[in-house]
Order: sequence, then structure tokens, then C-alpha cells
Amino acid sequence: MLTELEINNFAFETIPTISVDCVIFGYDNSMLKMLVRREFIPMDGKIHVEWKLPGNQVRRTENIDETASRILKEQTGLENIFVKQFMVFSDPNRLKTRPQDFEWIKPRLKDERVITVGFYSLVNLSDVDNSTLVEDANWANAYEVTELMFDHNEIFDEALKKLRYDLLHDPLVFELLPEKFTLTQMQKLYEAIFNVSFDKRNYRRKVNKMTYLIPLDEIQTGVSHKPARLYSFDRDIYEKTRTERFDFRV
Amino acid sequence: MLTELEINNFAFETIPTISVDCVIFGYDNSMLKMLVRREFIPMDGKIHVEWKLPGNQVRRTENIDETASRILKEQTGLENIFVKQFMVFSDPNRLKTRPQDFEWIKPRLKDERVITVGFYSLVNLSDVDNSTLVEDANWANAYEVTELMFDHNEIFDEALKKLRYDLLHDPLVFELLPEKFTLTQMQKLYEAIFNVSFDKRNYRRKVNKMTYLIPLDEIQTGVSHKPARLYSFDRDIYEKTRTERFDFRV
DNA sequence: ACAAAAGTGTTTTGGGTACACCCATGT
DNA sequence: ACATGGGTGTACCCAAAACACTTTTGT
Repeated sequence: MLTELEINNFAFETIPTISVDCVIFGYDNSMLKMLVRREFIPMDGKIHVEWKLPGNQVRRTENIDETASRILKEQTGLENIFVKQFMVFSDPNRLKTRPQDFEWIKPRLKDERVITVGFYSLVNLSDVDNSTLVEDANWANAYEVTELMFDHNEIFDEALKKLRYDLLHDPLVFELLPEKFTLTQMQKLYEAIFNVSFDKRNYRRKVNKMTYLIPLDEIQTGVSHKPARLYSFDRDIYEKTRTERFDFRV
Repeated sequence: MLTELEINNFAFETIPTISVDCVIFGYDNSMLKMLVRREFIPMDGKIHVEWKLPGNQVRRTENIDETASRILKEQTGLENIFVKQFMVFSDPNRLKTRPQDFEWIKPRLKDERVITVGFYSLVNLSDVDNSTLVEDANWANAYEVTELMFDHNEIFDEALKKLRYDLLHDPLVFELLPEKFTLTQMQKLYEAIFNVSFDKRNYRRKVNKMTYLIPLDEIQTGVSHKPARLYSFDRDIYEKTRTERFDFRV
């Protein structure tokens, strides 16, 4: 029989040699952003300032999706957000390519060899209460990512590739849009993530065929131009009408 | 200074809490197959006969792709074969859902919690010397997979999904075809893997646009019908002419 | 009246799909 | 001569892409 303390200790205990790193994408004002964390590393008599992806170790009681959701909650305060694993990074020297990186992580390790699972996630920045954002966190422009610790630039590159692929095949856009949105907001979001631009008429013809995009009896307010109609996404209709060969490409 | 023995021990030492499992697909005679291994598990006074995917632990000196290639070499004798990671399986209870599974793996564990990385691979069965095939290994019909140990049925299902997806986007078919092949052999291969059939004329019109499919001045011999022209795959031309939006779909 | 974004149709081009017959070879 | 798979062309439909003007609102 375990005491309550022992049970708690077990619940929070992490397993060695594996971790989870998250690329958290956010969208705001036509810009695609990503969350990075700052670390101060004292070494050789000076303080190194470095940036990294948020990450953590895996607890004995959770699967890796739960680890990723936990990281997301810690960093953004948000729960029930879509997270998706996309690749494992396992270079035996991945923690040791730069001395300051290893200096930072050494006291946190149970084993010097750690394999990490990359996750990406999508949040709507208007949902994030930036006043509660962890102090050393920052939303960086996803197209101007600076040098990150460890293999985190490689992890980011793969995340962006996978995000783009998945957006073409799953209704992920709606994770980033508000409940009610205009067709132009939706178009701008695709354009930001793919760094391209679409013809408005062709774009609208295409999305008008999507039966799960519901036109509401409601229009924009507070804009100094012709107000646009609002739409919402009906996940039930989407699930019922999606076909095996469905191509979400816009 | 380490002795040679100590260096060797380190080289073969494996890391805890992570493993690699391989779904090895093989093609032969219009059939898609997969490699499974038999295990005999004595428990409760009887011998359980169970099947599982080939898998192994990760050595301290290798990355997970090297682990997968090593498993492939052990099982099929083949080297330099394409292997691809597709998903991580991390349910905290994945080793314990059936008592006989855990009984088998228990003596092999450094830690009761193991997260596994799923890989798939493709081999041409005419390249495999079946006389050297490990005794307890068997090429099973990929469309009639029986119950496997642990979460290996789930791993297989995901592997087949990923294989099909990748075949539509990368020149993977050529891993399964001989050096020189006919267009019908290629078509039959797609049909076996996707479990569908294509119209011969439409299929040929499509592949004729692929500039990296080189028609040879050579035809089939030893067949009792009009001999077909042989083709080969030119990877250089493929790499040079492939575009971002290229769609390999047939 | 002006600025700013909403909204709307037509034409051209290329790919997907459906469909049936003759050809070259071995036996 | 026959059986077997090899090899070919045409017509229809639909989706993608290119392209410009009018409408509605706030200021």
C-alpha cells in the first residue's frame, strides 16, 4: 500500500531518455508567430542569453500527448488545444553540439542521452492572456526565427512543413479562427501560413463548395467599410461529408 | 582512458524507456506482405504462441534510424534499405494489456515504461534470401494480419496508412520494383498496395509524363505473349525536376 | 466625396475518367 | 489458330487559373 505522498511522487516522476518539445504557432494580425523561451546561462564568467522551444520530460503516468498538452497549459494557460506529434529527433549528440546548451541542461538530466518527440500546436493569439504569459516567453515572427538551442531550429523547420501539410488535409484553420469569422479572415490566415496570396474570386468559389462552412445571419460591426458576412465551421457536417480522397487544399 | 572492452560495452549498451518497432513490407506476386515474428511464451503451465513486429532497443551510439536499419539487417539480411519513422506510441500501459505479453518482455526491460518509435520499410521479396530468414519470422499477407502482441496491430495500421500516403508523394515504388521493370509491373504494385485497380490507358498516359521513367531499348523475354518494354527509374532526373507541389498520385 | 474592403462571372486550359480494339509473341 | 498480356485514342466533364468592376459602409 502506497501512501498519498508516494502516489504523488510516482505521478510526477518522469522517465529518463525521452522528452517532448513543442512548436507553438500563433496567429495574429496577418502574422504567423511561434513561442520561444529565453534562458540565462552562466558559463565561463559570463551570462549567455539563449532561446529555445518549450519542452519537458514525460511523466510516468502520462502519454506523450498529455505531456504536450501540459506544456501548452504551462506556457499559454490554454487547455483542450490541438497538439500533434510530427517527428522524433534522436541524434546521440543533440544536446552537446554547443557547450552552453549542455551547461544549461546538465543539471536537469537523468541520463545524458535524450530522444525528443516534436509536437506542434496552433493557438489563436486573441485567446491568450498575454499578461499571464510566462515572463521569459516571447511570440517571435515565424519567418524570422533566430538561432535556437540544441536542434530546435531543425525541429521548428520540420514543424512548419508538417503544419502546412496538415492544413491542406484537415480542418485545422478553424483552430486559429474565432468562432465566427469572415471569408477574408480565413483567406488571410492561409496566406500568412503559406506565405502566398490567392485570388479572391477563385478562393471564394472554392470555399463556397464546403457545405460545413455555415453562413450566419450576422455581419461584421465596427468596420469603416462594407461589413462582411460572418461564417462558422460545422464540425459535424464536416465529419459526415468528408471522403477518403478529400483534399482540403485551397 | 577506456579499455577496448569498456568501449565495446558502451557501444552496445542500450538506453532505457525507448525502443524501435519495424513494420517491414514486402511485395511479391501481386501480394503485399509484412514480416512478423513468432514467440513462445511459457506461462501458467502452458506455452503461448504469439506474433509480434520485429523491434529492438536503441543503443547509446546510434540514432533511431540506425536502430531501424539494424533491425532490418537482422531480420532480412538486407542493408541500405529505406526506413522511415512514422509515429510514436506512448500509452503508459502499452506493454501490460495482456499478461502473456508482459511475461515475455519483463526479463528484457530496464524500465517497465517503454515508448516506441514506429518505422516502416519496403523490401523487394526477390532480394530476400529466404533460406537465411530467421527461423521464427514469417511473411504474412498484409491484408490478413492476425492478432499481434502489445499495440502492434495499431502500429501496423498506422504504418499502412503512412506507406500509402508516402507512395503518393515520393518515388517509393522503385524500392519494390526490380532495376528494370514493365509499366504493368509498376501498375500492379500500386494496385496491390492500394487495393484498387486502375484503367491501363489512363495509367499509362499519366506515367508517360514522368520524365524520370526511362524507356530502355530492351524488352521482356521468356513470356508467352507480346513482350513488354522495360523501363528504369532515373533518380537524378527525378531530383532535378521535382517541384514543391509535385503530386505522385497515380 | 472618398477610402476601404466586400462581393460577384466568364473564359481558357489542362487533367481526370470512361470506354474498346488491334498487336506481337509463344505454344 | 488460339491464348495472353501489350499497347493505343477520343470525348466529356470539372477544377484551376487569370482577370476587373460595382456595392456598401464609415468618416
